[in-house]
Parts: sequence; C-alpha cells; structure tokens
Amino acid sequence: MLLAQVEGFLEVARRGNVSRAAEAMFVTQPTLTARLHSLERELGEPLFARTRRGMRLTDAGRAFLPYAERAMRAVRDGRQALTDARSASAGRLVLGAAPAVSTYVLPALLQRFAAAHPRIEVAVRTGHSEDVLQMLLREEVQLAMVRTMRHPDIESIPLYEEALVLVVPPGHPFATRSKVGIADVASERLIFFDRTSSYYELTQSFFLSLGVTPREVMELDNIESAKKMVERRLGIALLPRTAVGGELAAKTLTQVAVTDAPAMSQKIVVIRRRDQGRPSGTVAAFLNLVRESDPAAV
Amino acid sequence: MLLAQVEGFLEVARRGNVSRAAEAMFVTQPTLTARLHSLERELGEPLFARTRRGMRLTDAGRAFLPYAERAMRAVRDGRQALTDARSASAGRLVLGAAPAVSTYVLPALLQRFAAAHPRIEVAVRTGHSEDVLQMLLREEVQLAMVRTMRHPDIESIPLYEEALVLVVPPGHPFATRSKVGIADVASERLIFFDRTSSYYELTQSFFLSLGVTPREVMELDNIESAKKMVERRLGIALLPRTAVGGELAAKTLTQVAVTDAPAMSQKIVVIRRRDQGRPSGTVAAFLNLVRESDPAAV
DNA sequence: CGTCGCCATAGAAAAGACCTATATCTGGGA
DNA sequence: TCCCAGATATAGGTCTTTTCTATGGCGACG
Repeated sequence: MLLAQVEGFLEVARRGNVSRAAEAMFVTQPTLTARLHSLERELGEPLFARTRRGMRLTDAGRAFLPYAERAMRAVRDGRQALTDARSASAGRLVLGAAPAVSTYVLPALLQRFAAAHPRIEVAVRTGHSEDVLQMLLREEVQLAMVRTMRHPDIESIPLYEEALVLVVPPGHPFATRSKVGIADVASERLIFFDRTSSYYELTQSFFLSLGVTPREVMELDNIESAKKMVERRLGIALLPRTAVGGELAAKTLTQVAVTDAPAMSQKIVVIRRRDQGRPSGTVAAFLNLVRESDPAAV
Repeated sequence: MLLAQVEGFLEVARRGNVSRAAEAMFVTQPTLTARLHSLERELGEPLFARTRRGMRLTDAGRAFLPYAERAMRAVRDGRQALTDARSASAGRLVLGAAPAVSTYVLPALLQRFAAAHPRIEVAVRTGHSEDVLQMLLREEVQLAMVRTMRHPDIESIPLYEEALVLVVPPGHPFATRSKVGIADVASERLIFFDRTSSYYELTQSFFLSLGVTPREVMELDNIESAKKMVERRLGIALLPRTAVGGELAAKTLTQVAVTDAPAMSQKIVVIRRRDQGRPSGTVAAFLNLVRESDPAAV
C-alpha cells in the first residue's frame, strides 16, 4: 500500500471529484483513478460509488476515512518531528549526570540551553558516574556528564577540569595563613562526603600517598551537607571548586591554598555511545553549547 | 513513501537485525536494506546506526518511531474496520424513521438486530417522512423507514402495509356491534393526531371522499396521547394498527371493523440513496433482517 | 587465521506507476 | 435529435522502482 494511495483517497473523498483532486495533487486523472482502484483492490471493497456527478463515499469508504486521516497525520507529524529534531528546534534530550555536575554545573548550562532551544524538553537523571555509565549503555540517557571513564563502547568529550579545594570557615586559623602544609591539614578535623563517590577515593588516596593519616573524620553523603558542617565550624573539607563558588563569594567559606600538595583534580567529560553515528538534533545542539562554554566558570 | 518501508523500519527497529526482520517479512535481506535506505533518503536522515552487531536506532530514528507505529496502527485498524463492516460484525448504522415507525415498529426490530449484531452501534433520527427523506438525501442517515415516497435519487424496499383501524374504548356502543357503518363513525366524536402528519391527511381525505363530514374533532400531536384520549372515553380514533397492538391485547381499547369503508392503509418502505452502490456492511445486515421479518407482526 | 554473521552493493529481471490519448456514459441545450 | 460538456475507465508504451541472486567487505569469535 502506498501512502500516495491513501492520500489520493482522502483528497477524492474531500472533493468528490477525481479530476479536481488529481489536479490538486499534480498528477493526471488516470493516475489517480489507478491509485484508487488499486487501493480498493487491496482492501477488497469499493470505497467510492461512481456517479455521473462524481465520486461519493460508500459506507465502507466512510468507515475507512478516519483511519486514513489518522495514518496521514501520523506520517506528516513524523516528518515534522524529524525536521524539528534536525534543526534542534524541538525534541527531547535525556541527560545523565554525576551528582556534583548535576547540582553545581548543569543548572547554568541548562538555563542557557533552554533559552536557546525553548521547545526542547530536557530530562536529567542523576547517579554516580558508574551508574550513569550504565544508563548510557542501556540507552536510558543520550549523553552523560561524569568523571573520565574508560569503556570500549563510549567516546568522551572533555568538559572541564574540576579541582578539589580546601575550604575552612571564616576566622579559622588557616584563613589568615599565607601557606598551609599538608601536615597541617591532616591534623585538623576533616569532613568527607559520600564514601561511594569518586571524590572520596580521590581524597583518601591523596592522603595515603603522602603517608599522612587524616585525623578524626566526619562523613556526609552529599556535598551540600558537608559545606554546612564546615560553616558550623565542625571541621574543614576538600570540596569540588564548582560546588563552593557561591559560599566563597558570600564569604561564608574561605579557600586556603595547600602549598606542598600536588593539585588534586579530576577531569569531567561528556560521554556518548560510540555506535550512535554522528550526533544529531538535540544531542548535537547540546554538545555545541558545551563546546562553546566554559562550564566551570559558573 | 511505501507503507512497506515504514513497516520494515519498525520491524528492524524491533529486532535490531536486518536479516531476521527480512525473514520475518518474507523478503530477502537486500530488499529490506533497500527499503530502509530509500526511507532514510526520503526523510533526509539516517534512522539507524549500522554496527557490527546489527542496526541501532539513531536519535532521529527514535524520534520517528512513535509516528511510524501510529501510522501502521491506523492502517491496520482501518483494515480491521473494513473487515468488521464487511461481515457486519461491527460498525455504525444510522437510521431515520417516521414517528409511528420509530415508536411502534423499530423497537422490536432493533432488539432482534442488536441481538444478532451486538457490536454494531445504532442511531435513530426521527421526523416526518418528508424531513427524514431530506436527512437521507443529505446523507445524515443511511436508511430511512417512511411511508412510500417518490424521488429520483432514492430506491424503496417494501417494509409492510400499515392499516388504520378504528379503536373505541371498551364498553362503547360500537364495541359490541358486529358491524359499524361509515356514517356511524362520522357521527361520533373523532380524535385525530398531528395535523402535519400524513395520517391526518389520509383520514381526512377518506371522510371527504365519502361525502361525510366528521363531527367535532380533537387533535393531538402524537399517537400516544390520542390513545389515552380514547381510553378516557373522549372519543374514538382511527389509528395505525401497529400503534395499538398493546392496548388491544390488554383490552384497554377495542378494535371495531368498519364494514362499508375501503381499507385505509399506507405502505411503509425502507428508502436508500440510489447512488450508494450495493448495500454493504451494517446496511446490508439491517436490510436482510428486515426482509426476513414481518415488522408489522409485533 | 579461517569462518561465521552482519550489512552493502551490482546487475539483471520483473513489476508497476505514470503519462497521453481514447472510450464510455449521461444530462442538458440548441 | 444531435452534440457537447464533464465525469470516470481503459489501452498501450515508457521509464522508474522494486526485487531477486550473487558477491563483497568488515569485525568477532573460536
């Protein structure tokens, strides 16, 4: 069955006249007649009663009419959806993100994205980097923003480098010292967050590599709580730079440079299934936005 | 665009494998590959990402998928609707009927019809025969049951002959008389119904043709009220035989034969647009039922 | 390192869609 | 009565498209 046949059926049904309908469809009258005949043959039933005055729908034709319209509409809408997707003017984008990215980096990014593409619907799913990777592999998300990961089926695009910085409450002895050594840090009460997160491993291995055992620690399962603990002078913490921008500006937290320690940081990337071909539509639009931004500059 | 292409797209999307999908669709793999290519060319976008393992949907493909499904479903449902209509197992039937038919004859007919075709939806529109004819010509109804009418664009199928009978209340002097003459009738109080109806004209012309002027008359606009008037001994009436079956059986009215009058009756027919081809589906089913019944035997 | 399982491509044969021109039917005017 | 206007149906030829068989190319898996 050709869509052209269904379309011809609708046009003739509307006009009651093959010749006019043919003209409107830019084909000759015998062509359209043939389309109708072959459609009727395929459906096994006359759809039109031929009269001197033209074509009238039979009961069968009337019964088929709404379905024909529905089918044409579906195809037309499908084409439109593709056009929208191509121009990234509409559609749906499902992102995965690690918690620190989703909370501190994505909001500004999505604000810009939504302004540029108001008809794109965005969904975000959050989880630890490993979990988000699984979502990507199961195609539950189209893109994911996580720390650098290796997997044969994915490709990565660098997003930004996230540094861990030492933050202390204002008035803390460290706050006025020009330089703080790693040994000084280890002797303070330290606040960690989320033992299951990669940040936890990163900071732990950092201390271990220096042969330093951190003093009493407190562990929270999210960054926001960890910041509050530092503000309440319960300890000091190594936190992602992007997560404390607001507090540093408001001076409710103070950043302290650790002089004798290597820079601690991890690379945040956007990952994508390698087998999806070239990015298109909403995905390409988001990647473009990401490339022309500095997401850490929030 | 061919429906076969859309169907192929769906099948491949489901199975992720051209060869299997081709097998399932009883075509060769190159054929199906060609269908996909030509669909992608027409839509201007790759719908699949080709991998070593098979075919995966691209974002564009995913965007198009629901529309493709909708289109196929519409066509499938349309075919089913035609099959249903052909076997008259489902569908819709819109009938027009004159008031006397709709009230006294149709119920029993439709009861049988509904029992035989439970999935057919029936609608009835009522009006005087002339109005119902107009509905038929405007295609607001598919069939109409009215008194015999002539019109070049319709054809008639005899339904039954409806006699007008004289009814009197029980205990009325006529009730016990073996024979009543027309002159006797004219001297009674007569109750007519609905001046705009054909029954009214029929009874009037009947008396006029006999040179008899009926005595005081009372006129109601519906048969049901007329029957009640007779029951309350306000007069006697000539009413359609089919309309008084219940009252005669319940003996709340008595039929009296008029010996010296010609039979008064009109033919009730089913009319149908002549240009609709052979009756099919629900219409044919109803006509069959009508033909094998005696609608007046209610 | 061959073999298997994918999809893509080539080329020929078949199908069929489209066009032009013509046929058929019917109703309405001259 | 004849003929024309206006409707759909049909015929025949051209050309496009679809479909098949056979083969190529590329990874993955033993």
